[in-house]
Amino acid sequence: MLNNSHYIDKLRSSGLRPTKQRIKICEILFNTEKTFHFTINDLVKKISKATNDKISLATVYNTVHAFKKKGYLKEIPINSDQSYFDTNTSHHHHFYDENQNDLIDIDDADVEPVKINTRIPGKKIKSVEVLVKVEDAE
Amino acid sequence: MLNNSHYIDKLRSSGLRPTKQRIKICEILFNTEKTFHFTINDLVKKISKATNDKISLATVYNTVHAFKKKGYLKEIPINSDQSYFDTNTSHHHHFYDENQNDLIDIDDADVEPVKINTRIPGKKIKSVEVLVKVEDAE
DNA sequence: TCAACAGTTTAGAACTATTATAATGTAGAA
DNA sequence: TTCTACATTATAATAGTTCTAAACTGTTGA
Ligand SMILES: [Mn+2]
Ligand SMILES: [Mn+2]
Ligand SMILES: [Zn+2]
Ligand SMILES: [Zn+2]
Repeated sequence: MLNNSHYIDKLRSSGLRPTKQRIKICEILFNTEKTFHFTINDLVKKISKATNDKISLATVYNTVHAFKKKGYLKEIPINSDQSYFDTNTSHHHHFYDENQNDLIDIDDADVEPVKINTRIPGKKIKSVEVLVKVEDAE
Repeated sequence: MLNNSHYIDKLRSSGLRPTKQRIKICEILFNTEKTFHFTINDLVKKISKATNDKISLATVYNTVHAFKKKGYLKEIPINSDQSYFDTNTSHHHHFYDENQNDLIDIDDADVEPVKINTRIPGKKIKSVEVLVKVEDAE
């Protein structure tokens, strides 16, 4: 993943024009071993560290939403102050550290499959996600 | 629960003065067989249906926060557009209907206990909640 | 090759949920 | 009844997000 051509192909093949703003954001979000969680504000900071060319706030929002729509990002509901996004789009659960305001992935192997023994007629399950809130031990 | 004196006692015993606004909100939130979920906007509508005396928006927010702090309400994270509150303060899980934008309790008996086989050092678990997103079948 | 067009970026305005402010009102104690 | 801390209120302020409309750019196909 050292090369941008990968992102150019990825963007093009999903019907998104590979603009320099989108490629830069791809680099920041996906050029990394580990996946991570971020808010729009986090991403804006990362961008301004990574480049001298400004990307407007509107474009950051536009791009994150476009990537979410294409399935390259997930949105994680934790609180209603800000949206949290996740570069890990696989099915997984989270710890939320209420002291540090920090989201942490739980390896799917570390959670026994969640069994829901009831259904809603006419509805199908889209996702089952566990949120484990933690706080400093006394 | 036909009588306000119950709420007056409840409020007073938790250090909240039993004002007519708080008593009215108690009636709307707790004078019911079934628990339910609501947004601030839902509650404002319920209030204006239930009474001719206006309660200011600031008071609605203040009261909901005060009740949450005292443990009479829970906040449920689903999305970042609005806060959702729950009059069911017991440990339980939810369906979230993405078509109807509707939160539905899952009876705790219908969910196998969620086993998390990993911990975060120095942190203790505060809650473990499952959110099952559903959508219209097919 | 390049004109044309659809898609994209952008600054800034608008919007909306929520919180802060500060003046007025009120419950409860003495 | 008087006093005071607590509560309510209208309104302003804030902050995250979305909208707008003008400028810009990637892509297509003549
Ligand atoms: Mn919150
Ligand atoms: Mn949302
Ligand atoms: Zn994650
Ligand atoms: Zn509930």
